[in-house]
Order: sequence, then C-alpha cells, then structure tokens
Amino acid sequence: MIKINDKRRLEKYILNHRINEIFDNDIKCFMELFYFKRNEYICKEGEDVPYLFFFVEGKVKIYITMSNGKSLLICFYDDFRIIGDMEMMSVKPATNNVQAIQDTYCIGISMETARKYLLNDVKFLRFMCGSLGDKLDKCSNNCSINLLYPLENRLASYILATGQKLNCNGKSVIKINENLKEISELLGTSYRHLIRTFNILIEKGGIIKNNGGYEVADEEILKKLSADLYK
Amino acid sequence: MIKINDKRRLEKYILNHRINEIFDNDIKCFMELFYFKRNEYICKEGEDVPYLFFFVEGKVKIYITMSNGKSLLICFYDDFRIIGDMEMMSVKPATNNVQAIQDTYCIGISMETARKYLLNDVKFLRFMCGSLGDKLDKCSNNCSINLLYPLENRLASYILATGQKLNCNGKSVIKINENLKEISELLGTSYRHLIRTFNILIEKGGIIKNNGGYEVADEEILKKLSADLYK
DNA sequence: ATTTTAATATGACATATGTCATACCTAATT
DNA sequence: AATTAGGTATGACATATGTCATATTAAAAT
Repeated sequence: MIKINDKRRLEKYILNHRINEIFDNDIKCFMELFYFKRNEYICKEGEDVPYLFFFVEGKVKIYITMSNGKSLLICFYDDFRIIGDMEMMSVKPATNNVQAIQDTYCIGISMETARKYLLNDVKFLRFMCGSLGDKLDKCSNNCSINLLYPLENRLASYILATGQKLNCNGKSVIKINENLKEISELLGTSYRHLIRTFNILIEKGGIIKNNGGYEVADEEILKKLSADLYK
Repeated sequence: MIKINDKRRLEKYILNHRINEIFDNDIKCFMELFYFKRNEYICKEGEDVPYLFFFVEGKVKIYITMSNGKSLLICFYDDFRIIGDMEMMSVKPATNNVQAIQDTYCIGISMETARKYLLNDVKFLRFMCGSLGDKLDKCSNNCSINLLYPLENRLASYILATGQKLNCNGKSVIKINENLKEISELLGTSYRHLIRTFNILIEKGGIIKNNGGYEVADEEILKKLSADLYK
C-alpha cells in the first residue's frame, strides 16, 4: 500500500465516481489516494482495517477462510465500491480477505475520521445502507449459482474475471497466472477436480496450454459457459 | 396477515427488543402489530413490500427463486431482525421471499412513514447498516458452508431448524411437515437425492418414518451432523 | 365407482466431485 | 552432484448428486 500524492488524480476519481455527492459534509480534505500492487492485500481476515476505502480503479477479489483452513471465493469488485463498511459500523476486525488481483487504487479515509464524521452523515449512511443492500443481494445470488452450477461454469467465469491480459508479440493473450492450488480452494473444489475441469475446457476449445500455463483460446466459448457468476 | 390490536403486547415486544432505542425520534405511534400464520408469506419476490417489519416472534425462512424456476434457501430468522430493509432503501420490489414457518409476529411501519421519518434518523440508519452488515456476513458464511458440506449435513441442520414440535400423546415429537419437493428445491438438490439422504439419516438413527412422514428420532445425532448451518 | 392428480418412493444408470497414490519437473538447498 | 520441496499432472477408485423411468398411495375430481 503506497500513498499517492497526486491531487489531480484524486480529484479525477472523486469527480468520476461522484464521491462528493454521497456526503452531506465536505470531507474531501480527509481523503487520501492509495495504490495497491497486484496480489497485495487491502484487508485480511482477523485484522483491523485502518481505513474506510472507496475502491475506484483496478480489480479485487473477496474471499473467506473457514475454520478448517479452507478458503472460498465470495466475489469480485471491479466497479466503484466501499471496502471496510462492515468494520466501520461494528468496530470488529475484518471477516473477509480483500486482495488486489490487478493494480488497484482506493481512496481512503482513516477509520477514526470516518467514524467521527460519517456516523452522523445522513446522506452517507443512506448510501451505505444501499451499498450493503446491493452486496447482500449479489451475495445471495452468487451463493445460489455456486450451488446450482457445476465447476465447469464457475471456472469459465473465474478465468474471464481474473485472467491477465498480456501483450505477447503484439497479440493480446489472457493468461491464468495464479497458483492452481489456491484457485481450487477459492472455487471450493479439490485440486484434482480443478485440473480435470481445465482439461474439459481445453477439450471444448475455451483454453489451451502454453509454456506450462493455461491461456484463453476462445473468449466466446468461455462466456457461453459462464453463467453470469461473480458479476 | 392480521393486524393485532393489542397495545400491551406491542409494548411488550418494543420493550423486550429495545426497539425504541434504535430511533432518535419516537415513532411508537406509527407501529402496528401483525400476525402471520404458519406458511403465510411476509414478502414475495417481485412484489412491493408495504411495511418495514421488525420480526419479533416466531420463525421465518428466506429464499430466492432463480430465473430457471428453481428456488434456494438463503437463511432463517428466529431472532429480532428487520424485514424490508433493502426495499426501503432502494424503492425496488423484494428480491427474496420471506415465509413464516411458525406462527409469527412482526411490528410494521408503513413504507411511506418509514421513508419519511427513518431516512433522516441517524440512529436508525446506523442500526440498519449494522443489521445489513450482519446479514451479509451470515450470508457469505452460509454460502461457503453450502458449497463445502454435502447434503447430509445441510439436511440435518434444516430438519432441526424447521421441524415442528408437536405433542403426541404426551410425548414431544419433531415432525417434518413440509412438501418434500419444496425442501429439495430449497436445499438446492434433486428430489431423488433428498429421499436418499433422508434414508441415510434413518440408517444413522437421526430420524424415523412414521405415518408416512419423517420424525426426529435422536436430536443429538442430527446436531452432530449439522455443521452450524443457517444459524 | 372410476379417473385423475399430486405426493411419495425406489431402482438403474450417468455425471460431478473427492481422495489417494504417485510421477514429473524445476528451483532451492545441502 | 545429490537432495529436498513446491507446483503441476494423472490414474484409479470411492462418494455425492442428477436424471429418468416407474410404482404406489391417497386425495381430489368426475
């Protein structure tokens, strides 16, 4: 996490996402811009979250770890969202992990400041209720999909959501650059079955193997297979 | 849904659940007490919710129906909770179904009144943020459990959560009185597999068949099998 | 009384997924 | 060079779950 001292850029994000409009009070002066490198954690389960964040650019994944050590993907954010909302209200440590899967920018307001000014800001509280409601709605929807669709569909969706676009000799290639064991845990399946399902996607022409890694071969095929999960 | 004109009872609920303490304004005068018979709907997907409800006694189940017609259990409420919170914020119709599975009492405030007074009530908005945060936390947790445990465990939990306690010749018996097809849908499984799993629970001594219906034979066995789901 | 319908139940088989043993490769360690 | 460890890959088999055909029973409709 690196603080970016770029007033212009901060202003740009505030304008683009109309962040000023969600507060009664002008608290622009308390806002700081932060950069998270790909793979870096924005918050970790069990740890205090030092800032209330407004996610403004990049992509993050949210996952939970269970008491038996297994972890499971909850969802992705790739559009404007609040991070740290639950922690702000409950003064409890985070219950989920939030990890950047692309270089990511967040606007942060320190938790003390946020609690001091925003817990009395009607406009913001309303916004937060709406935001939490949205999250809850998406969560219950994803939950259903997880239970009702086999891994093949969820994996296709996961690849499209997390695959890294790279330029490879002029061609744009989407690669799966993550540890396969971790992917299997996030998708709530076994390593064995994950590999099996990768092979099925290869058979169906959605992906290919290259240099010991997987790459997207046909985005359309994957799109058809992915049933709007993790949206 | 029947309006109960019993000031005393209403007062009792307000006191017990400290409902007055979650508002800055005294809005007791707008509160009405409602009774829902077992199996009755408190809200239905796609329909407007006419009241903001405070669930105070009984038990309800929340489930979602998917575009392909399948439905899936989200959770149960058997403790003080808000119903209609998301609808109040977003002025959208309900996205979930809420159905009483026991005789249930809710305190209701008409949506107009709620929007008029409560959208400016800081204390209430804070409470609502906390409440939505709790729901989100539980949802993501249940979601994980659903994916990580087989039906046997989920069914055991479901039976304990929804089984009806009846007095049968002096003995207390817990019966499963619901339509089995519906149960299978709520648990996100096939009818065939549900029956199979009932039979497994019979083999393990957790339940027995009686008069063509299933009954709990050994609560402890079921408790061990149910991994804290739907709590 | 007969027919129809809905709910319950089961066998047979197919598919989805988990577990375990093991093998291979590469990078790090000794 | 030999050893170790982590990540990747696969076969064999077991378990979990889905699909389909079909039987049975009880309640509802005619």
